[in-house]
Amino acid sequence: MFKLSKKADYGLIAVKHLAMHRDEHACSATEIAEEYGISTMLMAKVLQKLARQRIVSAKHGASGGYLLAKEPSQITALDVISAIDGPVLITSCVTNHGNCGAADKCSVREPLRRVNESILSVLSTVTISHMSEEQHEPVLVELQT
Amino acid sequence: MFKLSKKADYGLIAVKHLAMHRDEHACSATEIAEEYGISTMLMAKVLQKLARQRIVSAKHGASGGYLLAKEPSQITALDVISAIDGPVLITSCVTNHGNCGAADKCSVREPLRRVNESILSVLSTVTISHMSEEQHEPVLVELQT
DNA sequence: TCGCGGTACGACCGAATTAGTCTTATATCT
DNA sequence: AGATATAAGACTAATTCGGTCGTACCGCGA
Repeated sequence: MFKLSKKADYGLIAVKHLAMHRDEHACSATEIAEEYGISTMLMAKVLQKLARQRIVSAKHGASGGYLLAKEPSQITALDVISAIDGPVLITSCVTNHGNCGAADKCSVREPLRRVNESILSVLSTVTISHMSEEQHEPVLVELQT
Repeated sequence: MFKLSKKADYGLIAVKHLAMHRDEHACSATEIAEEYGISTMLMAKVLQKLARQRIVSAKHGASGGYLLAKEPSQITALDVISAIDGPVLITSCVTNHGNCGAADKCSVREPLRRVNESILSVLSTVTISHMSEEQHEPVLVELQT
């Protein structure tokens, strides 16, 4: 009911970890998983999804692991979340090929679509470097009511 | 993965329906359910939850039904959603009595809490009357990065 | 060149959550 | 009294999600 999936959570943790160890070494899934007490297998799967979306890049072989593929300021929370969970849609009928039976009757679709847009813009405003900084300047997000 | 529950969806539909028929008559669960092709039983349960939170008021007996308990401009999307699904928390560890094992290690908790705040403020900015209007003036929402 | 430490990926299972139903009780209008 | 509503909780079905496993592949270093 409106929660981030744990996998997306782990993804954010992993990306932030990589951001903090940028320019040091490639971090293996095992290394990250152990640091935060998460199953290695699961963390590996999360990182694989991030790699497929080119958010991180993988290095095979001994002393391999993952590295950020972009600057931390170029990676948004939305990037990470949608890489792992697919597109962010607050309702199932927002999509075009919506199978929401009562599509034409459903009077809340349009307003909810706008709420969805606002949430997307919140999520894409927050970058990994924002999440690492300590000071937090407020930003204004435009909301179409 | 970040979706509104169907029940919350139905709740918004119901509340908007009541707003449109304000000052006409009390709408029964059956009436609303049939109009949008939803099971009567389910719609009834949703309306019961809304009644318990004093968002709508119930009238028993023949020709009874539900009425809005407040002005449409005083009911926010957040009110409706949290009446049905409970408090909106994008992560499970945002809560105080958080059982998130690695609480102290979890480096993303604080930033996510701020994202959560922003989403709450988006949801509480949108009212039922907003959802019924046609014109959509943008509103600015402050986002703590 | 072989083995170890790593990623890649899909199939799979069990647990948890969510959607929806049924039943019984209670209120109120006609 | 009887018809029509809501109230509420127990129950079941369906779906999603978290997590595991097995197997294949890659590449560095001894």
